[in-house]
Amino acid sequence: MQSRTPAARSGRPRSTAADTAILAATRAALVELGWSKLTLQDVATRAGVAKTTLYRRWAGKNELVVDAVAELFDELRLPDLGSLAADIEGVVLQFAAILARPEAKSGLMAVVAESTRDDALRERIRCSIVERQKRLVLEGRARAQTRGELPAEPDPEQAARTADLIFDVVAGAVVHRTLVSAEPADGEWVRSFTRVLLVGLAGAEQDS
Amino acid sequence: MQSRTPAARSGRPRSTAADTAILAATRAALVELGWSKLTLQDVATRAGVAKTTLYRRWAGKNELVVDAVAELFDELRLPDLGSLAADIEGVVLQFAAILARPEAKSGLMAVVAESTRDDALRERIRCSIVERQKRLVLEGRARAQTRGELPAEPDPEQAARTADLIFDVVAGAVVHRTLVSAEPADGEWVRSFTRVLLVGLAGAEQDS
DNA sequence: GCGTTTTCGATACGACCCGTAGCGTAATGG
DNA sequence: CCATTACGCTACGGGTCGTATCGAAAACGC
Repeated sequence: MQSRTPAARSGRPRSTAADTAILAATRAALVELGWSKLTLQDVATRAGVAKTTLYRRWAGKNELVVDAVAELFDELRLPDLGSLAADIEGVVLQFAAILARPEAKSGLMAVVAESTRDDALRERIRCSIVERQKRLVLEGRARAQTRGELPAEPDPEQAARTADLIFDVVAGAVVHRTLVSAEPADGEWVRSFTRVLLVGLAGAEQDS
Repeated sequence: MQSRTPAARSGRPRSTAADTAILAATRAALVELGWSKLTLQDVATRAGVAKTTLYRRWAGKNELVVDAVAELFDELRLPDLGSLAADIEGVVLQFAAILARPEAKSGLMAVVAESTRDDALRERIRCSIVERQKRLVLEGRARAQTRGELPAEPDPEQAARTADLIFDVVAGAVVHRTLVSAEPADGEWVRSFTRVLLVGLAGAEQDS
């Protein structure tokens, strides 16, 4: 019952170099071709592997692109700039910079669209992309509470709800600005947005 | 030079019944099959028309789905519930109800994803879907100003920027909540969101 | 009525991609 | 050395795409 690392079997191990080459080739293909014209045959040729190698590791185009795009969000860090406002602006600017890249634009929205009819895909996106972003919200709030910028929340359930709300507002606004309005989420926009968000949160907490 | 209604030519006119049947069939196919498995042949069969008739009116799957989804947003109205907060809550709830429908979920995000590499498609989405939503923001602000709930903005450029910001925040948050977090934007969520938004706007306006 | 013009339905077609199967070879562990 | 697994390569049936072609149908001007 050694369920952990079931790759402890014998035989030829899978090439980790192929994995990274395939994911990099997927992002390159997303940049040049976009989601709809991306074919697995093309990705395999770019990565220098056979098409069958792709199907051995991913169920299809959806799962492959999720993993390829997820790596883009690995570089997301919560900066420590001294104040909650500056921290939020910093992380939002990072998020906007990633979303401005063409491989993220064409890939992310497409797999989200597919996930509306594929629960397993939605769960994959949630674990490898969304949850990683959401943790930044929790970290930022914890840091602001130690700084004394935010009061400690007594009700954990209410705290979770507001964290979800903040996350949807922040991520949704940046995505909508970048992809739908098709205008850059630059420093000026981020400053205006952060101000509205912080004032709203501070004011909405006290009443009710 | 009768550029208006160039359909003043002779010959057999296009069947308007076919148009409505095709768009309805597209939405039905979106519900049953989703975006990726939707084929134009299937839509044509459902609508009782030939596939060539589809290609005579739409360039492809993208444009067809944009038009089919755009009709869903025609029912969007700005209610007059007496206060700015209630009006916002009302229109956000309508918006959330449309986004909760499966044909909107699978169709809208997919065409937005495609629009990242197709400027003409993005413009089509902007005109037939986005601009119609954005007008509600402007109407709501104008009504709130006549009520005295919001001050008249002296700088028109600044007013346009804040309107864009509000629109991205509202639409983005609802879309993210519905499609990414996959949780309903119900009355409780809308109330919390509206409170944060209104407090943030009122507070952020006075300073700077 | 009659010819012109345009649309419509039906069918067929080449091109492309999908996902899988088969096979021989290569690389590990026991 | 042998079992086991991964890999590259090729080939295949099935499906969709977008277009072309044809005859029939429906409107218009005369």
